[in-house]
Parts: sequence; C-alpha cells; structure tokens
Amino acid sequence: MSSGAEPREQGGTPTLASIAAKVGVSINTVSRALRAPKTVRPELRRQIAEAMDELNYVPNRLAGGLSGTRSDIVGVVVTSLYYSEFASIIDTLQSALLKDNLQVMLANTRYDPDQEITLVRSILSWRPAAVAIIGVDHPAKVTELLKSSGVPVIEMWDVGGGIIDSAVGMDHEGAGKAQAQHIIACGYRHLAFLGSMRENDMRARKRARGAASAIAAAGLPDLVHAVRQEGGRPALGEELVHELLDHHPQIDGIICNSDVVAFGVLKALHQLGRKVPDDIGVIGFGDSEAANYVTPSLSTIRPDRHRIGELTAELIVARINGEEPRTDVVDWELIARNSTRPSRSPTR
Amino acid sequence: MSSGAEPREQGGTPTLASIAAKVGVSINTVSRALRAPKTVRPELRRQIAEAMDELNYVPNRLAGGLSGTRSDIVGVVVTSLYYSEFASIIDTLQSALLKDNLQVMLANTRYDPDQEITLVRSILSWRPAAVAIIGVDHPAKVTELLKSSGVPVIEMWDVGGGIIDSAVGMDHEGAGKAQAQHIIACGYRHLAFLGSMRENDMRARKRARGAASAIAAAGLPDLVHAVRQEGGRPALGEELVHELLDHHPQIDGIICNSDVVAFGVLKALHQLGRKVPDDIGVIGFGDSEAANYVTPSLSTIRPDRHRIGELTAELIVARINGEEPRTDVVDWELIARNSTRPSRSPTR
DNA sequence: TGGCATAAAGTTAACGGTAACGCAACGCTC
DNA sequence: GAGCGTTGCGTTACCGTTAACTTTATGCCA
Repeated sequence: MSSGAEPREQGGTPTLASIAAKVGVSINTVSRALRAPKTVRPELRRQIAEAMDELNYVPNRLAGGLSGTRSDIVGVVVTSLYYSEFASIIDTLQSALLKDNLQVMLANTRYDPDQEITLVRSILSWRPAAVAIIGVDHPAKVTELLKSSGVPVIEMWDVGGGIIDSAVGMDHEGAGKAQAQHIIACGYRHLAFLGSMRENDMRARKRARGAASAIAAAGLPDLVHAVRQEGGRPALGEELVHELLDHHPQIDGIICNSDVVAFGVLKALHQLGRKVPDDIGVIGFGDSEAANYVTPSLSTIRPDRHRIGELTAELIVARINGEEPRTDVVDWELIARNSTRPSRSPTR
Repeated sequence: MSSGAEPREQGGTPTLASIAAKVGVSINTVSRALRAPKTVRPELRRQIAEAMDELNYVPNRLAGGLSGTRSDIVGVVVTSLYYSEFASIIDTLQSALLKDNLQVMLANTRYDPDQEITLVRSILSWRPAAVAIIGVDHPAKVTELLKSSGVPVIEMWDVGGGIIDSAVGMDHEGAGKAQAQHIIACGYRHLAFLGSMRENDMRARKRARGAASAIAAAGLPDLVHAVRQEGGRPALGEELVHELLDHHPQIDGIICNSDVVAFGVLKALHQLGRKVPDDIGVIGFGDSEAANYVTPSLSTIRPDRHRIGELTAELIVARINGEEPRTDVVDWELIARNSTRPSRSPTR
C-alpha cells in the first residue's frame, strides 16, 4: 500500500527457483521432489509441495521437454472435424492417452494436402513423442518429414499400401464391397455410388472401388457415380439424388458415401414419391447416431471408431516404449435396417 | 567413407547449429534468417533456406517458446467431443487460428471437474498464449489457476456470471425460455424437460431454468423433469419417454436437452402410437445435421456455433495483441419444423 | 580522407528445466 | 574404528533458440 509496486514476484509465474528459494533448498532438489520423490526426505517433500501449492506453481513443460528428451505431446492430424467423422476417434484417443500423461495437439487439414504439409511441419516443431494421422495416403513431403523426424507415426482409419510406421484402421475397399454385396443380395440391380468425394479422400475412393468390383463380380450394370468435391451434408444428398435420377431413372439402389448424405437421399426420395425400400434401396456408411432414427431407418456400415481410438493409443504408448511397429486391422459391421429389404425379390 | 562413422550428424534431428555449420555462419544469423529475414543478405538467406530444405530442418518450438516469451499454443478445453456438440466449434476455431500460426492443444474433460483441474494445469504447463474453455462455471481451482497464470482466457458457449477474462457464448437461459414459449404458443400445456443433465452441465440447467420460468409466467402446471446423469444418446430419449409417460400421462409437450435425445423421443412416441405434433409436441436443442431429416422433422434451437468459433479466434488474437477483455453474446435461432404445430388450438 | 550513420554479421547471456556427477553424513559390518 | 554402501542434497553442464549487445564492413558526405 505504502511503497507502491515493489519489483518483487520477479516478473510473473513462479519457477522451480521460486520454490527452491522459498523452501531454502537447491533447484534440483525441487525438481527431484517432482521427478523422483523417493530421493527426497518426506518432510522436505511436504514443504516443497506446500510451497508449490501456495505459489500455484505450474511446471514449464517447454523447458522440461527441451532438457529431457521427451515432450509428452502427441500430434493428431485429422482431415475433418465438422461432420464429426473423426470426433469420436479423437475423443477415445485423448482419454486413453491421458493415463500416460500425453497431451493431444490437434490439427485439421480439411482434406487440403498443402495444409497437411504445413500442419505436420508445425506439429513436428513441437517435438512430439508420437504422431497420429488420418489416412495412409499423404503428400510425399509429409511422408518424408515424418520419416526423417524419427518419431513414431500411427496412421489411422485406413490401412494398406506403404505404411510409414504403424497403422490402425479398417479395410475400406472391403467395406465398399460389402455395401454393394448387401444391396445386391436384397435384389437391387441398378446401383449408384453417391456422395462427397474430395480429391484427397482416398477412403471414399477405395469404398467406391470395392463396390464396383462386387458389382462386376455379380455381372450387373456398371456402378453409376454421383459425387461431388465437397463435404458431405444431407443437402448434398438431396441435390445429387435429383441429378442422379434425372439422368439414370433406372437406378434402384444407392450406395452412399456417408450417413449424413444418406439422410438427404432418403428425404429426397420420399418427396419424389419413390418408396424406400420397396422401389429403391439405400445404404449409408458410418452408422451415425441418427441412422436408426430417420425414416426409414438406415442400413449402413458401422466402423469400430472406438476401437480405432483405443488401439491407436495403445500403439502410441507401445511405440514410445520401444516396441515394434505394427498394423492393426479393426472390424466393421454391416447394420441392416429398413432402408434395404433383405427379402426383396429380383425385379427382372 | 574411409574413416568409418565420424561423429558428425551429432545424434539426430538437425538444429540451427547444423545449418549454421553447413552454410558457414553463426547460429544467430540462421535464426535471424527465419525471424527477421530483412536483416540477412538475400544471397545468404537463399543458402540458408537451401540448407534447411536439404537437412529437413524443423525448428524446435520448445526451445523457441522457452527463449522467446510466446509459445503459440492455444489450449482448448471442451467438456465433450463424442456427441459432436463442440466439434464444429473446434473446427472453426482451429482453422481461424491457423492464420496466426497458433496451434491448438486439445483437452476433453468429459464433464468431470477433477479432470478439468488436471487438464487445465496440464495445458498451462505448456505456457499457452491463450486458453479457450467451454463454460463459465468451473471448479474454484481452475479459476484460480487460470487467473494466476496471467494468460488470456476465453470462455465459450455460455456467458454470464463471473467471467474470468473474456467470453463468447449464448444466453442459455433465454434459449430455454424460448423453447418453452414456442411450445406454449403452439398450444401445448403440460410440459416436460427431458434429456441428459450431468451435474456439471450448467448450460443444461440454465435452459431448464429458463423453460421453467416461461411456464410459470404463462401460469401453466410445473415443468416435469425427466433427466439423467449421463451423456445424451437417442436411446436415452427412448427410455426417458417411457418413464415420463408412465408417471405423467398428461404430458403433451417435451422440451429436449439436445437433438440426439429428441431423435429417440420421436421414435418412442411413434411406437407408443402418440402422434407428433398432433397429440404431443417435441422441441430439441442444437440443430444437429439430422434434425431436418427425421420424421417428423424436429423443431429446435440453432446456436451459431460457427460464429462462436470465429469470434473466439478473433478474441484470442485480440487479447494476445493486448486488446481489452470483452464478452460477446452470439445469437441463436428458433427453427420451427414439424415436431411442433404452430396452429394447434388449446386442448383445454 | 576523416567522421559517422547504417547494414550485416558475430558474441554472450538468458529461458526453466533435467541428468550426471560429487560429496558429506550416516549406519552397518567385522 | 576403519572401510564401505546408502541416503540426501548441492554443483555443474547442457537442451536449442531468441534477444540484447558488440563488432566489423560499407557507403556517403563534408
């Protein structure tokens, strides 16, 4: 009050030195009290803990990371967040990593390969303990950066092809094939693949390829594509259905690239007076929360997102601890609901 | 080649020193080439850039952050990810921050206050340039930590009460009131509030309070609560509707705490043979992607999540640049669809 | 041609920790 | 009571980068 602002509290946030000074020990003893508590006398440890609490001490992990060799950051690179495609993977991953005191640093490329390069570089500059990244198809520079960094890299969601280090994902081509096989088994014959297909969404391409191969194997007419280079929204499904049926009125089975797009498809078909599943069958991908609650309920593929997140976390920890790289393939499940009818007899 | 493995390439990742040695300048010159390019001769700059590219140099931001005063990390603390409540906010926020070279570090408390303390401490230990956090109601320790850290804090999603520093959010009590007023205006009289209400979800409580006050103002019977301390899933809506109508068969209007819960409510009502919106009205909250695609389409409240993300990013940059703290309130919109009927005449 | 601003580099000292090493005090064994 | 392993703490040397100075070269004008 009297002498105004003394220059004490020498700047701002307390450091180990502040604690050390307060307790009357060396800096290192304080560090040890945190890092290796058994090497410090219990009474002293108590005093140190008390001082830390009083000063609201928060360790500086920038310094810790610089000094030690590990930084306890896990970089997570996804291609989208908005349509919650990967939100649940991140959710599981983050919670699982917490147990090992690993912090998630997030980056979202929005399917832009240039962004991916920038963001990977940016994440590497934090010297992460590991990097988890969506997809197995990356710009060459990304692969190069990740490889030369030497940090463990877990590629998520997809598998196959040239894995950088380790991978946890599902077989998208197989899933696409299963979509087609199911809809064929239900008796639909003139199939289309519909939805968002951004240039760098290799998973969507693989599913479309899988579907096409199943159709070829069944000797049916070629798969018709109705896709656009933008994010999957229900409204996109509505638009594409109109286009599709204008040009290909014979279509009686629609394989959607995602559930949200399928929602729009179902609505548009209803408005057009096309009965699902009687006149036309629809299958989605993703098993979104609402898939069982639209009318008719949506048949779809359920990827085990939870398991992907969990396994990724496990794998990250394993790799940090020096275990060998590996690739885990997780299952998906075909969920047959009312938008496809198993008992439908062939139309021909 | 001849003398075998020289100790050069001294371990692993290249540093400024590696570049400096390669080009034949001092470390600081290399640093300046990045930090203040105009102070370095163009020709030299070119050589340095070349060397960096060749060695795949990635700056060490741990060191940079420790030395300089800023760390370019923005800590983002959310209460949930799985049900994508906040995924789109993060999406917008992250993209907007990218322009200013700010990196998002993510933490998810899952509505656990102890986790919140742990995670905030953990994030502060990275000396972030700013922290964005969901909600304005935090454990005392969180508030204390954030305040004493001195970093700009933006509280998102909610506003009102004791703001730590700055806030961007909407008026949840007002939104709850609007839900009730809408459903009352449609002629429904016996109202219930239904959904997930975790102990620390203050926003849900505020909306319920707002609804209750609107009902009191209209002189209607008290709001019936059908809530549970777990995450909002469609199945929860189904379960709660059964419980609710068992005990309160007179209910003719259901205010849901979230759209996903409302999806289950609509399905259960259909199975019970209760017609929506004729016998009973339902309104959701959130305007999820699927709200317009369930049957009947769901009336709901649409918070401007995009704007919240955008404004938060703006505010973060402003605060980092020394501008004053402030609180921005964003709008929400009532979206009337087919699950409530505007023209319904009073039942009494 | 000396004086002096300016540009372009080099030197030095942090930043806040961690890890390796050193050393005193203590208790134990024989 | 000398020898020796423990325990508990202090010293010192980095980690890679930035910022504040200092130095050296360069050009311009009187």
